[in-house]
Amino acid sequence: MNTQLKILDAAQNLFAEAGFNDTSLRQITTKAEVNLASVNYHFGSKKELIQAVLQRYLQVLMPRLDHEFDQLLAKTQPHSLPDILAVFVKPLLELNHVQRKGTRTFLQLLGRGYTDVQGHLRWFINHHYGQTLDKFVLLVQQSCPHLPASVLFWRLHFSLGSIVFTMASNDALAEIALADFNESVDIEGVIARLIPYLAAAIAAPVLTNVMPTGVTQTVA
Amino acid sequence: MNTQLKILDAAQNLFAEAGFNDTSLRQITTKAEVNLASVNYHFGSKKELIQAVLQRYLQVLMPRLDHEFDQLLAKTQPHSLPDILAVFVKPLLELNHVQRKGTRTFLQLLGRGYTDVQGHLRWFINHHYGQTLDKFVLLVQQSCPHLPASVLFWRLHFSLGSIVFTMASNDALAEIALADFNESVDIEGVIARLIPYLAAAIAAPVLTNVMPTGVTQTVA
DNA sequence: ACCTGTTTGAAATGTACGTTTGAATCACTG
DNA sequence: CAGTGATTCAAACGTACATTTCAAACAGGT
Repeated sequence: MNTQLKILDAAQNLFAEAGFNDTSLRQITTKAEVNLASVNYHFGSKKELIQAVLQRYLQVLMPRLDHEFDQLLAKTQPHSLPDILAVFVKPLLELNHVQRKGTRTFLQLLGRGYTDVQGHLRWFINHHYGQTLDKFVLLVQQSCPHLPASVLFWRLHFSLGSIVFTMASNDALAEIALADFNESVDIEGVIARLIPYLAAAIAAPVLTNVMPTGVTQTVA
Repeated sequence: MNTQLKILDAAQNLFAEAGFNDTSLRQITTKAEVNLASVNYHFGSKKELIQAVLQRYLQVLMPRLDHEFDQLLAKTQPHSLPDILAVFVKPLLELNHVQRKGTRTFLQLLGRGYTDVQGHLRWFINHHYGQTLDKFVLLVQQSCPHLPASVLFWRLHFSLGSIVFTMASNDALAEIALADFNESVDIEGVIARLIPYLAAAIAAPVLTNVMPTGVTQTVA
């Protein structure tokens, strides 16, 4: 079997479980049963290995998302927020065809990427797939014309937080859910639970006075 | 000035900015202008220093939250979700009296703690302050009797994700908001934006069919 | 001023990391 | 089958880390 693939497969799983910084090249090459030096030989550095791991998923996912957004933009608008969010489901779940447990792994990696190395992944995705993300934002804007752009900005990032945090700690949460409610929830279950939550959250009315009395409010 | 305090102050700021794993004792002791060995002398280990940093805030915050929850539980119920969530605001902002920029620092630390070292902080808080959290969950349950306990569980964790992720990347987000919308948002501004978002999200109706056709849904 | 326990200091220890090196091995072509 | 470029391998390198050590400095009480 190809050394590069062995490394990528071992790396993605370890990265997803423990994060990028807490996974050493020695752990990766041991699990992959390849020589330590082969990472630097094939990928150049650990940083580039991380990028390669993420790119393997992003280059499949993002074009499909782009296509879905285009289809939605071609139809008469506005679309409902749950409909727009549901667009993510199929491309995400198709990652399971790319790799076993691909959806779960990718979302965990996304969570790690956004929290482990501050700002790096955000910049990377924005730089490479900014146009696709813009289409999504446009759809949401058309769906929620009552929301100022800045409110939408914050709410979309709150939503990103729900997603990546949930995915980063997905295993722990699934364990608790199993223990406390005897309920086994897989990645599709989590997504199905997220969508109505996020749809309601993003479209929430903008309250003007949520702060308790005595607290000066400084929102522009 | 007290060495312990110098260490705690330097550590909390570096931890909040870069995370626990990416902050070395050498950085901390250099910034605190104390000897490297003093961390182990005063706190025993880096792990215990992390706990001490978090405890300094938690031991102030949690009893106050507990008291607020008791007051709400003593009144006639149910309370509205924004009211329940607003209970967090005053105790959180009072952390600014404990330390300069205390609220911001604490919330960033919370974000780091939940994402950096998987599961550790969750266990710690549950173990030490589980009773207080139970009171909060009870209030939310009474406010949303239509929501099954397991749905509430997931939604509260989604919410936790929004909060800690936002706080962990608060600086980056604030920068973008300033650049894109010429809008400077401080920690109070973020909280004010979070509350209506979370209130709507947690209370969202439970949709039964959000998944696209062809996707088998496995929610219990 | 002297003892005593506490705190600080500079230096060293041992471990783990990412990366580099150069020889050995492989895979393929002429 | 000789030769050549790609790949693998064991070993080493340099760096950074948390932690330990032990002597020096300090503080307060008698």
